[in-house]
Amino acid sequence: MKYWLLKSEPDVWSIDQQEKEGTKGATWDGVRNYQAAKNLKNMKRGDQCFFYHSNIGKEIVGIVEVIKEAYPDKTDQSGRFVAVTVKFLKKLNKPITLENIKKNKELSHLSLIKQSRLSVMPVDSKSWKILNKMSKI
DNA sequence: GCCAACGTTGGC
DNA sequence: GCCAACGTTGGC
Repeated sequence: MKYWLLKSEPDVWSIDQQEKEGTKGATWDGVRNYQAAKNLKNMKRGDQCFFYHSNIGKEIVGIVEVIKEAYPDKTDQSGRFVAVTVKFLKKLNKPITLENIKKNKELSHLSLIKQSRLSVMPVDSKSWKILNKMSKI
């Protein structure tokens, strides 16, 4: 199983909205960046993703699971981009702020920090574990 | 609200 | 195919 991080502006789509969709999940569409799209295509059913709130909050707030692998994004006229479906798994006991992620040297390689504009990115399993630990403290 | 970083577009 | 101009994202 692989791990990812999905960014969303809570104004547009938040973890609370995701939670309301429950087990049927919600479409993660609107990605218009090739690198992010490539990552979407690499997602497999059962993969887990951190849900990050950009701009407002700037913190990881929960975890969602991929329940449908990449398919054409209906909102994309050109047909070049894809969407996936993710379902709500849980909210973190304590959100992990970007500030705290930056403070941890072991996480300094994450795309979240290095490529602030990328909205869909992989998270290696070691970092996943570290972040989960941080969410419990 | 500003601006750095960076992706995209379009003229050549 | 290069690169200047422009647009967007997202942290601050």
